[in-house]
Amino acid sequence: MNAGFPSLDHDHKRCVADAMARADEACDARGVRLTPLRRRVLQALAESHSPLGAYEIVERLKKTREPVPAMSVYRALDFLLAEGLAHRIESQNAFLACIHGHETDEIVLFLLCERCKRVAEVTSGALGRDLSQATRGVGFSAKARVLEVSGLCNACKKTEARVKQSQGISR
Amino acid sequence: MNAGFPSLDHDHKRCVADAMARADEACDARGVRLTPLRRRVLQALAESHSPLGAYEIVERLKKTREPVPAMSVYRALDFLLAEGLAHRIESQNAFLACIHGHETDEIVLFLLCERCKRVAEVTSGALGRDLSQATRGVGFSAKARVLEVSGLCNACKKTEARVKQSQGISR
DNA sequence: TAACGCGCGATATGATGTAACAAGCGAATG
DNA sequence: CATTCGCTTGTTACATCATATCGCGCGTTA
Ligand SMILES: [Zn+2]
Ligand SMILES: [Zn+2]
Ligand SMILES: [Zn+2]
Ligand SMILES: [Zn+2]
Repeated sequence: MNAGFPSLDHDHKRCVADAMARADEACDARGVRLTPLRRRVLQALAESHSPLGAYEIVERLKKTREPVPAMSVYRALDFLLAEGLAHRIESQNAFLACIHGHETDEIVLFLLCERCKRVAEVTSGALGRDLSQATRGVGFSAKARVLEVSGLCNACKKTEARVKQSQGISR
Repeated sequence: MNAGFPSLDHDHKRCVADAMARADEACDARGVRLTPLRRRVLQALAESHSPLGAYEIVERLKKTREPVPAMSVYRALDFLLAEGLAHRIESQNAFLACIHGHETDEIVLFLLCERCKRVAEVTSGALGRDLSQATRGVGFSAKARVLEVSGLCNACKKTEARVKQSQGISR
């Protein structure tokens, strides 16, 4: 098992800069081009730490000197997904910058907090083994996996508890 | 572990009739109304054995004496999802009749064949335990789970292999 | 009967995603 | 240098998926 939610007080500027640097490197190594446009889309995602809809990205980039049409955002996203620099969160029709970079065929589980909207990417060997076993059990060859769990992160759980309690008192 | 793909030669008329009967019972038991409209939507899903988009359902019902507007199909789907009579396949923005009926909180994994479009609903205790462990490991409280794996079913895998081989011969 | 909840019709609108074709632009080729 | 080629981007239009809102009909309840 591995990874959790981004801590609430981390150095986010640094976090974004690092992610962009890793993306530059990765693209360089693979001989693909992280063009300015693609870079801006990835940066918008990285700055958010929450899944963003394609049109949310459009909105954010609209506030910069150079707006980007929706079509171009989708194309950039296609590229980022293909290169593993971003993930698609199917249950939200939204996209997320990938912070770590995963091994190929590594199985990733997304934990989606409904309250604070943060995301944890969890990788678990045991989970992967069970998945393989469950699929192979019926002779199925897996290609793509969508593993998403929504709920409440630890921090938000505590907050909700506090809110509930104070409501109880005021009643 | 449990369940697989519907066999290619099963008595589908019977399969649909049974599913509808179970749905009638379930609604009756819970005191909710499986109205004619809801029933027709469920039946359209059950007849397909593959996920259908909402507007595909609209199209199929358009061919009957009494077409159903999209809005009503969505409302029926909301009901069917709430009652656990249908599932939403997030990675396809589509819907699927539930054949078995699951225990509450049972964890269901969908295997989606990219070629024949059939779906297997797999439940696995081990998978559930690992999921719980992975989520609890970071203090996360899970509410909804989306577990979807797309790939090739056993039958389609064999077909593809045959196609590949015959291509190899003709070259 | 009157009030109410609920299912449904009807229309409009919003959100998400693609198709198709033209134009820019840099690298390779001659 | 001029040409050609492939990839990226701009532009417009369209397709698909989903929700908002208002009002009517109908059975239940007070
Ligand atoms: Zn950060
Ligand atoms: Zn949270
Ligand atoms: Zn069947
Ligand atoms: Zn198949």
